[in-house]
Amino acid sequence: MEHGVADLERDRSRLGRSSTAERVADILRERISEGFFEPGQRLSEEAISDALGVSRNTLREAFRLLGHERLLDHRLNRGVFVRILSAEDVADLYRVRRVIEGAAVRRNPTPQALGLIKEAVADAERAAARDDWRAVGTANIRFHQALVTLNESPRLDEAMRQLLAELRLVFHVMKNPRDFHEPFVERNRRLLELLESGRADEAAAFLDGYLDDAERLLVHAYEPNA
Amino acid sequence: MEHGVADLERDRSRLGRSSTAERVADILRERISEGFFEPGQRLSEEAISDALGVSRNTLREAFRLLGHERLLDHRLNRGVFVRILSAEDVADLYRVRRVIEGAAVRRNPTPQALGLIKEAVADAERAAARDDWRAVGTANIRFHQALVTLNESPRLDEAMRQLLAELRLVFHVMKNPRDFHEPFVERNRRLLELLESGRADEAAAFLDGYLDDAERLLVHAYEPNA
DNA sequence: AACATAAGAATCGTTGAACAATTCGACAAG
DNA sequence: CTTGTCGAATTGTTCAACGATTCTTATGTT
Repeated sequence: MEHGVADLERDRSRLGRSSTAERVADILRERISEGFFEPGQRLSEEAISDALGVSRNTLREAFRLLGHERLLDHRLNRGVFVRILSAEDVADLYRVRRVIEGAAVRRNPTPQALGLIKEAVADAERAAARDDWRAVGTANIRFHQALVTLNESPRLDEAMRQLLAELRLVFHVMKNPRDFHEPFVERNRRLLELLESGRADEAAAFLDGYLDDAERLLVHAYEPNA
Repeated sequence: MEHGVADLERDRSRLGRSSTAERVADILRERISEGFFEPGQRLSEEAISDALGVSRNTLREAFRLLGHERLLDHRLNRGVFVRILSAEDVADLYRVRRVIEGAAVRRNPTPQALGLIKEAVADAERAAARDDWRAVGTANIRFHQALVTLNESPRLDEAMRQLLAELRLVFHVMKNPRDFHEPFVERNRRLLELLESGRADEAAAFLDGYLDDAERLLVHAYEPNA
């Protein structure tokens, strides 16, 4: 009666997290990242605190949290709005990705991280095979999140998590997710191979081209609408 | 009557910045980073809200902000504490520095960034000449902050700012700031020269050694106390 | 004496109401 | 068409209250 216990430790992080404000933040974060709240939309304190059955004070604490994650834009005396990313924001996000992911692929890959990456690649391929491009998208995010774990830095993992959440604000502009995700399924596989064979420099160069293309595709689909 | 207006836009950022909660956060952030509040110390909601003349709710909003910056540790139902960095935290912070600063020195330096770096180096040298090691410390921080601007990424600048604020939590354990800062005044100058002459790879290698030594020194002074 | 336990104090978490401050739109005046 | 003014709506902040949780201290048992 001891081997099942170790697994529980992974859930321990969920225990500490219980204040109402944090749970409210979780709900809102999810709603934002799934596009339920659209960028630019104002989130009324009264309406939402009412709908969720929490006080305005508690809701405001949640707003602060999300503001710090850059998902909400807090304008004094005017309220909070779902963040609208500018083209410069997207460019900056990709600049950061080049730095963080670039450093990751240059490191000696640990078996653990490679495992995560491999899983994500396989998931994306399976999802692509059944034409589920939404699932390809989430698998792709998992892929890049896994890449970053190569750095073995909790803070970089966290930074990447936030960065991807921010990027999700603009992913919704893609009307046709297939065009955006399809080319990268194969490239993920290729990048994985480069990592496995220890060709770090090639992997880094490959990743740079990868990110350039991804950014271009994203900005192209994004600019016209803004 | 149109050319004077454009210049005003730069000051627009100053307008949004003011809410009691944010100003309170500014005050507390400063107090923490100057060591007035010691790591591990509990910050009582009642005492502080009383002392600053703000309500508990407003203070709690400020606490959330600082918690997100990792300066405060928020434990449910127990209050907020000034963060205590573990040795692993320090190691992780330096891991992130290697990634962010390493990427910075590999880039083609802009004259603007070089100017900031040069200033910081000169300030450190002047302060060292007059034995003001506290000033050397702040100039050194400015040096590394300036390094990061080479990335030309607002988000990386912000990440660095937070990272350095976090590191300041442990800088205070240095009883003799001279031992810690003195060796790096010269190395800052050397790194600047490498950047100016465009020898990016050498600069990167030099920086790695630099950070290794700095981390070692810091951990050495830190570990025994913990 | 050591240790478990239970009552009590202190503090946090959250709420709801209240009022001041600010924004924004509409409408009037120049 | 710009500028001033009024008022409704919303946010910013405070305050008082109460339940929930943690910490402290006193109590009683082995």
